[in-house]
Amino acid sequence: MAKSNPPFMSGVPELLLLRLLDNREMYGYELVRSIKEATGEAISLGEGVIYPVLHSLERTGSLQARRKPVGGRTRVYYSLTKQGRGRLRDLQDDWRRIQSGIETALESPGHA
Amino acid sequence: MAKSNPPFMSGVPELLLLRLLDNREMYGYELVRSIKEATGEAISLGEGVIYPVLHSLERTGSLQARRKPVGGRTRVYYSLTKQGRGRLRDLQDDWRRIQSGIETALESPGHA
DNA sequence: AACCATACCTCGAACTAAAAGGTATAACAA
DNA sequence: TTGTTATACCTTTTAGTTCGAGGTATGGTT
Repeated sequence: MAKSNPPFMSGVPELLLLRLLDNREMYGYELVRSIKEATGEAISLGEGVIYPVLHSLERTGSLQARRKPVGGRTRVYYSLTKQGRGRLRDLQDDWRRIQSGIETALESPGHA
Repeated sequence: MAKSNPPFMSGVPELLLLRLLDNREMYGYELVRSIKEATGEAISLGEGVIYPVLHSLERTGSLQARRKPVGGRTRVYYSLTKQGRGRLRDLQDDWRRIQSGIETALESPGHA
């Protein structure tokens, strides 16, 4: 019972998070809105997606968390580790590969 | 308990199938190899993905099936219906939207 | 006091894709 | 003739992701 590979396009939420955090550290609630904004409303990922991914990225060493109290509330700021930057490059490459694969398929012979 | 929307990038296998069938009618086994080829090996979808999607597209009226005996075996050829061509346009638009959304996010301020 | 926005989090249901298995014919090689 | 490989269809099982709704808590606004 060989372990099944992840679905071929499942790295996108992870990619978007890492890309945003490559600019500056941010906290979860902020990232939820930033993704929507940065993609021009094209993609909207809820908290139920973001938080688990952040935790998983922290567990696997791509992100580093820092709790920071701000006006009575506590925010958890995330920043990229060195490993995280490598992971970002990998995911970016994966994305370009499949993106251009699809592009090729869509453009072939008979386009409208 | 409202029904959950489909995942934000789930239309791709369907899109690729419809796009290939917009050129000419093809059968399932052929489509499996064609997708791999047309995407420059970037995407490889197995029969366990292709056949169910074909059946679903036929059920919902986007595809039309025609059984055709060829050299002792029987092939099921699929072709686009008018509705299928509309569906193809919609999925293409969806794809462009999210593709350029991601593009935008990846390009923003500090690219390498 | 009621309400909304912020800010964190988790869980269950729904859905998708991956992999493997199942049937059957034809063609080729040992 | 037996075995293997390729064609061609299909389903089922399993694994993984995403969605949506929920739950807690603080602070500001009406």
